[in-house]
Amino acid sequence: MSRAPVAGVDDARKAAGPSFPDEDATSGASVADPAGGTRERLLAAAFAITAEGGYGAASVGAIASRAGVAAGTLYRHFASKGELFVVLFRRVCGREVVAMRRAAEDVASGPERIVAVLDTFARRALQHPRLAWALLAEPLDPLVEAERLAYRRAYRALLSELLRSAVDDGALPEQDPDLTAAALVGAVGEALVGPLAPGADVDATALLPELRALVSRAIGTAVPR
Amino acid sequence: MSRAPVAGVDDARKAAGPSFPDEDATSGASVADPAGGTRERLLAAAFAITAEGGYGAASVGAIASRAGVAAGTLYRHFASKGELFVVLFRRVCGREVVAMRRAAEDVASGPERIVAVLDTFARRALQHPRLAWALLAEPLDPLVEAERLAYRRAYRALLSELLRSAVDDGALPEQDPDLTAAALVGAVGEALVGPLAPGADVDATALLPELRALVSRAIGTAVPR
Amino acid sequence: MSRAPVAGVDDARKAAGPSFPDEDATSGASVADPAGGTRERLLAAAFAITAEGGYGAASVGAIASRAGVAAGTLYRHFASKGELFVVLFRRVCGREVVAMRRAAEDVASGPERIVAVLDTFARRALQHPRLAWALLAEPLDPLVEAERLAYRRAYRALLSELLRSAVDDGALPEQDPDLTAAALVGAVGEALVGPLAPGADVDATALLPELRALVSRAIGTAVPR
Amino acid sequence: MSRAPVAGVDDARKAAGPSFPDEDATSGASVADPAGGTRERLLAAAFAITAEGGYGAASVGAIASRAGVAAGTLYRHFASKGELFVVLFRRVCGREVVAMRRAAEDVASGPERIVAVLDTFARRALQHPRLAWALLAEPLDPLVEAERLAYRRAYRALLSELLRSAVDDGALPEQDPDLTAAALVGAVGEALVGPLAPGADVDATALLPELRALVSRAIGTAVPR
DNA sequence: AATGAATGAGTTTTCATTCAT
DNA sequence: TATGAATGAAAACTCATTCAT
Repeated sequence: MSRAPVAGVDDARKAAGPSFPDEDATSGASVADPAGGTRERLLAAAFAITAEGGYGAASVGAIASRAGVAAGTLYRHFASKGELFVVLFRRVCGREVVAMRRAAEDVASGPERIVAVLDTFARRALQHPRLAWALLAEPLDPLVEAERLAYRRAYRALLSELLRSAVDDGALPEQDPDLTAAALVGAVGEALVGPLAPGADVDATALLPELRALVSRAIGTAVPR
Repeated sequence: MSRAPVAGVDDARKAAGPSFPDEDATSGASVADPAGGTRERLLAAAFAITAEGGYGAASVGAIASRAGVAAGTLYRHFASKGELFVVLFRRVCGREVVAMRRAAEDVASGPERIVAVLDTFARRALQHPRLAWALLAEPLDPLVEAERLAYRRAYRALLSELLRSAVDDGALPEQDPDLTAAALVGAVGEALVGPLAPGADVDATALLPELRALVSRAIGTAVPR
Repeated sequence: MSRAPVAGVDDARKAAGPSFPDEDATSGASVADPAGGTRERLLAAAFAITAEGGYGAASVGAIASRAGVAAGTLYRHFASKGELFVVLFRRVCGREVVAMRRAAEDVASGPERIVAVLDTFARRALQHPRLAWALLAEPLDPLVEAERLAYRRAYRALLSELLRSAVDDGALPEQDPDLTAAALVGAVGEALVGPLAPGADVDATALLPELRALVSRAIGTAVPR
Repeated sequence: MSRAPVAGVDDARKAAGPSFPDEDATSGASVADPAGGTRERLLAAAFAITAEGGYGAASVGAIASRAGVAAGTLYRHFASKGELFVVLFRRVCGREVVAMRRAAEDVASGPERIVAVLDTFARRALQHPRLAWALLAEPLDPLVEAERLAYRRAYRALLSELLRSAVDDGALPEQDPDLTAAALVGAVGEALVGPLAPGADVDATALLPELRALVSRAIGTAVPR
């Protein structure tokens, strides 16, 4: 029983792998860290392998080979495998939180804000289901686990804050905002990542409106009958 | 980079470990597979270790040693480590589904049935949080992953069926029962045993009423205002 | 620049290597640890390689290969490479101390006792010069270093005690017994097995009487003129 | 199993490190090799790191970084890491021999000369204990090992010559000067910088008079009684 | 049916050395 | 002369699986 399914790593797209989401023109690629530099290629390779096969598939050898360098080269750019993933996590999760926060700002009222935030979370998770799973749930290096916890807390804090103010405004019924926030993250993750993980034969995008409605109900938006 | 904390496996209760939940007299132990037989002891050992330290702690050596046999003996009873966990998963998850189904039968009306089912799910998960996490989320052998998928489908099917009939009765608003079912399992799992769940210092049982209210709202039970 | 000279390990005597010194009939080989058992073969291989090329040549791979087993097998018998060397050190050094103590018992008066003890030390070191060097000086795993320190202390304590009582009896002039003891171990080691020692071409045994005379003078045995 | 503690190499004095002992105006720095040249800075860096953390801490990267150049630059000035240490050894040991020879010249009679020489050896070793250990005992590259041997021979030759003439003058009893010389170097080294030497907490300088007395006795200077 | 020693491919990490710029 | 990123072979250690007894 092989612990990690490494199959399909080497024969997969050797060239690039999925490019980073949101790697737009305004990205922070500095001169010291050019977009095509080895460090970036290592991060991109780790991202691609994790997105395809999860953390378990992302051995140092696989990452380096995908990046087109020798294994030892990774250690010129990161102190350890864990450090690489901390950087990767921070970057990817940071982008998620920013996107969610932006979604909140685009909407006026309280309850709809929460729906918009979770809708954003869901849409983005759907784009990289295996990665979303790795970010949300897969057990990792302790070093990375700490980073994950920080970002889950950020997710929850964002939602929790929005929920609390909506409750204070009387727009939502009394509830424990932390619990609701955690549950909603879990609900969206399960609803999307779960069914998608094995066979992506379902068009999960069609589920988004349904999911919005569910979130609406769960937070207690007044629903007529 | 250590994959998983294996602490406390060998020095823990050598004799028994936590007995299987619901290991009642009407168990399916056949004559060929007596309750005290080696095969059962292996399953019980794997269960106990997983419940304590997760899948990562459940090495063949640890399981065999806890069962009081040699490592090689495991292969007399299971084709591989993965096979053992398939059997274990099937058994444990089957019990969960049965318990949830029973909970449904004890309640008359539609919406409350769903709440009762998820309440049962939540209560049982709280009794073995590490195990619940392993069953729900921890990445496993591909062999076992398939089994897990089957049981996620079973959870979802049970809830989905109840949701559908309540919707048909007009007791709940129109919705995609599969989506709601999956989301609710995710919500409860995340809120109780996920990384966002409160630590061991908080009494998670206190969250159950809040969680029931959340479920009520999410399925669309008429909410006052 | 290769850190460790591994050359000549594999092509050397594959069969046995130098048998343990003093592996006599009354050895403590237990039933659980038969003389031909893998554990003993690993210890013998480690001994042989260290005696030939020092600790630096004694990689896990080289030891296992010399013992005729796979590298992983070493870890069935020792928790780590360091543990193996702790066992080896304890065994080898223990024998040295015993031999020196016996030599002391065979002689009556104080000053001659010290000469006899160091003579024994010297004779035995000459039998395995490279090993003696490894035991006395070569930097090691911290685990093993502690063990070495313990035995150097034992050497010194034995000598120091003999010196002190001889000084108290008035047989030797006033001196710091600890300093003299350490210096004598260093003197004998250097003269016989250190980098200043004559090469293999010279018969070092011929030096023993000279060395005895030197020790005699150093401790202050009355020497006429 | 970590071979050597490398702690505190990078954060230590980046600028200079301990300047070479005896780096006096009459140094042999040629025009082709100016004192502030890269080659000299590399030697100084290697010296400083070895004096602080031993040979094990002196990686090519650490040396180059301390010298303020890139790792590759080392290979412009030395064929290999080993070559650098050969040069370093030759220089440092040469200085030691010179210092010992000078000490001999300052004293008239035979026996006292030997005591003075070893006293010098001991004093200088105490000033850089870690370096002394590296020079005297630590296992090195075979290339460097040969150099060390040469200088240990030089130590011995110097002492041996003095011993021989004192014996010929009748100032000391008959003995094998080479053996005595080697043994004395070993005795002083062990007593001061070996594993049996007192830790840094003890003032080893206090041992010098005792050590002089021991050396006196060992060479056979007329002893009272 | 059971043993448990042995396997061997796998993991992460280090570091002297090279070479295109 | 100098750079410093890249190399690649080495290290110690893990663990699911096999097989002679």
